[in-house]
Amino acid sequence: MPELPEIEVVKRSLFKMINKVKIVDIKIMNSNLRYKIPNNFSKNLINEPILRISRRSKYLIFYLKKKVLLIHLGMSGKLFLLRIRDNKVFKTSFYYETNITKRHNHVYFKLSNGFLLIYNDVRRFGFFKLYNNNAINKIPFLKKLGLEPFSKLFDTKYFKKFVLNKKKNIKNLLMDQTFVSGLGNIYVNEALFISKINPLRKCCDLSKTEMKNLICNIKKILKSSISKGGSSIKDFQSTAGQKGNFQQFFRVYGRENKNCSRISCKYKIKKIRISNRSSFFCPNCQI
DNA sequence: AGGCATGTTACAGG
DNA sequence: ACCTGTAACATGCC
Repeated sequence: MPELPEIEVVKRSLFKMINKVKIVDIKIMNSNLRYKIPNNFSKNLINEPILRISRRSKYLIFYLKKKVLLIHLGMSGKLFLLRIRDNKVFKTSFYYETNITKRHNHVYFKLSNGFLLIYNDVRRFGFFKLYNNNAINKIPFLKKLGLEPFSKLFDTKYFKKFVLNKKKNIKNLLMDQTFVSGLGNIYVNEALFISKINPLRKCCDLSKTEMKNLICNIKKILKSSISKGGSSIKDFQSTAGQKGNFQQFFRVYGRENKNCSRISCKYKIKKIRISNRSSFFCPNCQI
């Protein structure tokens, strides 16, 4: 589920609820996530107030008094809040899926404000890592990341320099987190569609205008998605018990054999595989 | 039953 | 060094 916009939305909704709150207890139901949660995990976190929550790429970072907690949600990780008093679930807005099941609740953080922060992850590709907060600049996961898409430095100059003598296609370039960090398969497909660029084009062959347009569209799409509460999901339910509104904002992702969403175009969306990931594009609009 | 799924990493081979 | 493809991780859905 989570690409940059979804993580950003989670960050914002969590921050509102748990800023300055202390972790009073932790219950680990299953420590076998992508990396095993170590035995001293709870001991290092209990009684620590959460001072700040930030996001870098698809990572969430909890700044505690002495420690830094790095969280990645993998493909299916979810964080949500449960008010203990009445068992009311507070979504981290964008995704309270209808099919959350208790057996995939792997970690419970009991908070000093009467909430439980619950980590649920069907596939267990997500992870938690704990660091001393003086070592934050040495976190390997973060060190190798490229620019944030919203960075002012993410411009045509940077683009040109990065792709010089590179032979990979533009789809794979955008998926490359050392180039720009936070895009995933869905938003890459969308950005290329909006920018009318064929995913197989060699990245160094893009004109300056195309680069500029693509960069601009990436920023736009991500911002628009954040403002909608994150959209890389299939279904969600807005309030407990109600059936989910089905929202699809995608112009091209998942639309194989459907009409191109540009009204003037009569072609059908094609699906191909690029580096083992599905890619959708319009053979007419995306050149 | 088999293929596919929003992410990342490791490895083999060109 | 760069690039691509494949597999792995675990589970559910069609």
